[in-house]
Amino acid sequence: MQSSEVPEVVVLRLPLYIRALLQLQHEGVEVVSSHQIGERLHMTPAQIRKDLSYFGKFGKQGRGYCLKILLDELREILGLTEDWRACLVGMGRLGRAIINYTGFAPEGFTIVAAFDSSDDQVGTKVGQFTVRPMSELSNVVNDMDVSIGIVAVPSAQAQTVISQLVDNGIKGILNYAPVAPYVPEGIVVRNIDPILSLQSMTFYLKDR
Amino acid sequence: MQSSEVPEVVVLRLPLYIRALLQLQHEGVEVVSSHQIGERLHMTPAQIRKDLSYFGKFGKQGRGYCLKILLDELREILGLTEDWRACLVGMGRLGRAIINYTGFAPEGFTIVAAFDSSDDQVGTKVGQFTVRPMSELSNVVNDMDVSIGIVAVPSAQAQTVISQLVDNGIKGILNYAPVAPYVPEGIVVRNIDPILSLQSMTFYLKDR
DNA sequence: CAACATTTGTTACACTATTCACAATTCATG
DNA sequence: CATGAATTGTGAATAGTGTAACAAATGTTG
Repeated sequence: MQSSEVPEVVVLRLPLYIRALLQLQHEGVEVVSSHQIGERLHMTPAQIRKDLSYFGKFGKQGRGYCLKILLDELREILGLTEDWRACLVGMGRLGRAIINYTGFAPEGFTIVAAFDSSDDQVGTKVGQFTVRPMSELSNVVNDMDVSIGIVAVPSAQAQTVISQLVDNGIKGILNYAPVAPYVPEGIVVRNIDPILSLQSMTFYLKDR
Repeated sequence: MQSSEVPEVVVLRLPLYIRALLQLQHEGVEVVSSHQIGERLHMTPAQIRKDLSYFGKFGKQGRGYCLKILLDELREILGLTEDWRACLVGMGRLGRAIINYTGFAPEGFTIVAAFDSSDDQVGTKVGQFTVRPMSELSNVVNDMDVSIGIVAVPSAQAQTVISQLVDNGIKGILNYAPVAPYVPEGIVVRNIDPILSLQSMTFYLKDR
């Protein structure tokens, strides 16, 4: 409904607001102002109010926002009240680190299957998972209602794997491979790429 | 010199251009057009030319760019001709995964020391590194000419660790902790945060 | 060597995003 | 209950980014 009107930059900031609110909640705050949130995130209060205004009116003039209500609204807006299932492709070092990462589950993201294209890996046990061959992708996506694919394969294979995921009905890709993947319209990609981050950082570090 | 005039969005894209050029070089291309680069990265040729124009004139009308020269220029602009030394703080699961990651070194980023604030960790061997106590930070940063700090501690400790790093002369932070750290003017932070990526992704996945 | 197809660098324009500023409202306080 | 301090939501102003368009230059081809 709103998806097409709300700027993507705004959507990208909403999770930050959730973070800040959780932090404040943890500190016992119940009513919060845009100024307080902005302080946590080093942003202007105006930007926060403007961002929120794309979705409705959640505050009270002269008072601020009821923290709990705002938090729930934001979660609702982002679709974080549902539970999201993901599959992981690529069981090398990185894939193993990801599958053992305990940070996804508490946020409502569950990895439900692990894949690898190499015969050496398929059938082995990694944690609670038995590594599956790519041929099982289609069945798993459908039977287990998986909507997110996490890609942790070498860059040479990344595009192929991503295309396979998309062909089998995956709607979102969390890509750890250092490539700019092509995906059809409507598929959402998020890249995790520390090398890019470092390479743009050095521009500001050099000559001092 | 240019730092203040060049928009940050432009700097953030330069590493992508390097990537695309490396790919094309690998395929034997020697002369490349903005159109070809744009194709790889799903960007308009105009944007690429505009971005490059902030730094100079690297192409030939009617012909394009000599790939090798453009690649070298971009590396020079970003400061990637130097070698960069980093220290890692936090030797939990994530820290161990990072220290074993083989992707940094080929790009000119070398981890030269590993730290942890817990006495249990200090002194243990992780790969080639002996985990150091935070008290050695100052000496290591100075003696080993470390300019980048990689932070892989729990979020509760992240701000403290980042402040320590900055106080000891670190100029850039690659932060894996899910927080929006405060740093003084002039310190560069890059956050790696898969949870944020997923939380903004679901906005576009819900209701379908 | 003339005509043509390419492609750059750049200027002008269109679009997007952020900040400002203020009326409207809320609540606390004397 | 009147005054004043705080804070929202928003329209207008400002700032920033991306795209289109084109002159100038290059190389190719008949």
